[in-house]
Amino acid sequence: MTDFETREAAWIALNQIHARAHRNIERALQDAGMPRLDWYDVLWALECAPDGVRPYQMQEALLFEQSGFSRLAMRLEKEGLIIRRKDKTDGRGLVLHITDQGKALRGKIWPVYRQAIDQEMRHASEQKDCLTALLDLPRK
Amino acid sequence: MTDFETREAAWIALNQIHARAHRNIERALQDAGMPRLDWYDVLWALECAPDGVRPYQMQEALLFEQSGFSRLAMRLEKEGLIIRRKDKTDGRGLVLHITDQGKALRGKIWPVYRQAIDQEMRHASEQKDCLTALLDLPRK
DNA sequence: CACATATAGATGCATTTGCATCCATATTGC
DNA sequence: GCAATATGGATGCAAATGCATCTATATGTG
Repeated sequence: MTDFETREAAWIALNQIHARAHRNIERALQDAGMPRLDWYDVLWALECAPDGVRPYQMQEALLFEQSGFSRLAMRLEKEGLIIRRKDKTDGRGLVLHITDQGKALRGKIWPVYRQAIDQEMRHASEQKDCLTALLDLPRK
Repeated sequence: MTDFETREAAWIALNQIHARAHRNIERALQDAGMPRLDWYDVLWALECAPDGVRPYQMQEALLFEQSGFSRLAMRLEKEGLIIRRKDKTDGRGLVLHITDQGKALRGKIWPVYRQAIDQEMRHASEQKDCLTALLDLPRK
């Protein structure tokens, strides 16, 4: 097997594992009446950053599109889960902060999310053979 | 580190690696004027199945939503890349076949896709440490 | 300072998604 | 054979996405 074939197989496995885990985790959240994963990601990132986060930083970290994240932040604010303040030191920008309500919701989501992660990744490790070859490849 | 923490770390790594690779590969295709990955997946699956594929099977294999795939197939047919025939043995269903034009397009996409896979997965293997622990975990 | 360029974020519009429902044919149990 | 139910696929509608563009502020250069 060439190095490329190894990488190709890993890409296929990566897609399959991710797609199935992602779909099932989203379903678990939805079945429990919880919001989607992207909401959780934002809330958690903000809960970890007491001084708030600039949208453009969050976009890069979480790989959102700029316009998509802009509107996601507006939805989250409309739901009372975050606040968007003007940044005092940069008139162009904002700083996002989580609200108490946001923290409460994140805390309610976590047990469901945690359980789903555990179940899906337990299952995923059964597909490990598809990835091990990649991991054993020299990095350059 | 508990088993759960290992799985959680693996889930986070899986997301990051997948999201970045997926985004960059899609960009590479788009920059080359090629269609999106989901088109490629369908074309390739059909090219591998000379007798055609039933939509419901493709949905399951590629983890599409039923309605989403239904419309994707219609778009592909409108572009002349596939044909949707009525299944003779099941009046409810269809059988999808790739056209010559579809094969030609898939062949044109592949070199671009291949190059992008190679580059992204080469990079991805640098994040391997996040996943190895999961892979070493006993499966049950 | 004045001007050109870069950056943060919002927005209009077309396309795509997700969900619920709907239609048609298959299958099952009586 | 016939009603009840299940399955494959399409569709209407609301919501989300991607892209290009727009506005406002920052930064950099002469």
